[in-house]
Amino acid sequence: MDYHKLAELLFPHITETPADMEAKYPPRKLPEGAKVTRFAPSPTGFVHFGGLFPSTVAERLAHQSGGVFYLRIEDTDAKREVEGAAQGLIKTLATYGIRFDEGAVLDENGDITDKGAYGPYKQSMRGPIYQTYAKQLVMEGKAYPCFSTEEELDELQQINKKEAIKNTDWQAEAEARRAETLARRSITLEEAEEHIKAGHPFVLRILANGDPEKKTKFTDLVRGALEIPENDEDFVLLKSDGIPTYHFAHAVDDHLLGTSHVIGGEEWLPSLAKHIQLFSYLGFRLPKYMHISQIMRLDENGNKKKLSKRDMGANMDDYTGMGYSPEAVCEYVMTLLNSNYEEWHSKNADKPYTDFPFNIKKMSVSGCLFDFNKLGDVSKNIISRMSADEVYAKLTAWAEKFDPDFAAQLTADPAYTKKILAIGRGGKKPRKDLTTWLDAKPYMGFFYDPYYTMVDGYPANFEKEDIIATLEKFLETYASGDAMNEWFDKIKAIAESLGYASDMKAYKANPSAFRGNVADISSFIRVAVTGKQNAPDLYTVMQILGEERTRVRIAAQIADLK
RNA sequence: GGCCCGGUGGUCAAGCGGCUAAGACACCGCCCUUUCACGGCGGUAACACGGGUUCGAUUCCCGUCCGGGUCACCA
Repeated sequence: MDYHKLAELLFPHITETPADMEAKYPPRKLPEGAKVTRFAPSPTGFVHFGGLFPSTVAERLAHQSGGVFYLRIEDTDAKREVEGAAQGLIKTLATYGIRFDEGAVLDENGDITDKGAYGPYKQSMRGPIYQTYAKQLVMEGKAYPCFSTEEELDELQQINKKEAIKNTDWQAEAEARRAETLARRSITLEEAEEHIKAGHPFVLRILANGDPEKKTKFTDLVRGALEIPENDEDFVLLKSDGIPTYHFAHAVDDHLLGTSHVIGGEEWLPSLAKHIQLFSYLGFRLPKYMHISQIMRLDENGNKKKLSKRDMGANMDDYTGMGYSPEAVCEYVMTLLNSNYEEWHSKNADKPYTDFPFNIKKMSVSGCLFDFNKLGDVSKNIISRMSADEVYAKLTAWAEKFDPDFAAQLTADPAYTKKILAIGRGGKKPRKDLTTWLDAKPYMGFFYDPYYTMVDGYPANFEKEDIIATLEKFLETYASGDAMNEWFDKIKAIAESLGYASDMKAYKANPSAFRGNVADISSFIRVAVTGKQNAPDLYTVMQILGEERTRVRIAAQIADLK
């Protein structure tokens, strides 16, 4: 077989050589130890939690080492591409603090454009580059054309499709594949010429020379020593539209763009054999690989499953709607990614997570379950550490988007809202009332008249009359100028006058001697003023609400109860 | 089914041949407290199983079992 002739036949339009490409994409000049990483999503939808994971690692590793982190759009599958997905991806990533030094970026019109010297960063625009290397492989007898149509292939592979897999005769299937491969490889130059003349499309396949019985030793940066069987599958390099498959694009691009560390989910592990072979065929140095464990969820049978598109928490765009701030999500990701993050964080509470020395060695090799409890805890702590001003800014920004009505209330009187948000905040041990922004309305809504309603109702074991009597007495003595002690002394006095214990110890010693205790009295007033049994410190609540509104609410309650 | 990767409490996890097997979240109890929360104290709960190697295995090796991934002109 005259491989040169075949190569010319297949790629007549390619006149450049790999050497020309190397000249266009010279090695990067970076300091020793600087890592070059990338995030390479295919624009088929939203950013998935399982995608934020590796991209966070990639971003940290690059920026922590003074390297380069770039975004490459893997739009090699036109069929699956979703309009506007790439733009969405970039925006979402940005909200999670994933910033790229280079690659596909948004211009002022929101369109995708290139930034950096190694572009284009959209693979669909790099066709000739891949074809240059493809031509080279053909010339070296390492790749060959396959003119089978997709339909023929489908038929042949039907037994290999997922559903059929379980019930197949594996022996026979394997033999069929082998025979098929042999038949494909036996194509002659003359046959190829005829096909080309007839205008038949073709895919380019690698001529695999591996023996799966033989294993290659391989070191994965997170998983350690691995044994990879050699590849014997003639997988597709170029699709019939001349665009590469992931495997080929990965080899060419990561070589040309100087990627030092390839970071991906462990679902990529099985295709490593292909990549090792391809890099070797191409004469490229293999980058370092890290395969990150996947995020799982529990299915209805209690089994772990990879967190997929439909699952709660999968779409990164959902978190803001659920009231989680990006910081919380990022920090949660860090706790999953590096087991010693939490320890570091407790010692460096005031520092951003980007100051944390991210360590590959501390990454887990076993997959983990997504845990909303933990995310909630992280989120709660973050919010508790914020100043009232900060909470105000973030909460109102959130509400403007997701609850405009609430936002209008919050911003009508900023000083008032900030007073509310300042409750229990700022000390060494701040209150942790808000897990997400979604909690804000139920927690503090009663401060705003439109949201003031009876959510809880009064304690069940008291009569209406008890409550009315308490409220009436309270109105008689209440004065908003009272200091906290005076205010509470008055409540105690009411308790006593009505036959309730003002002293909790006395009450506990002999409960039957009293109608109730001062806590009950407080709770009547609390419910009347806030509509809820759980609220921040009542005295403070009244101070913020002001005497007039406090009185109006209590009076209304009395009228209501009567 | 082949191949690959995993397996410490409910969850995330320290551990790297010798420990009463950390910690965090969740859960439970007590204390503090005019409610709730916060906080403090305490508690329940784990090395999948069977063989080796070793004076000694959670730790090293093998097997079993279990879980996950993957087997496209998708990435």
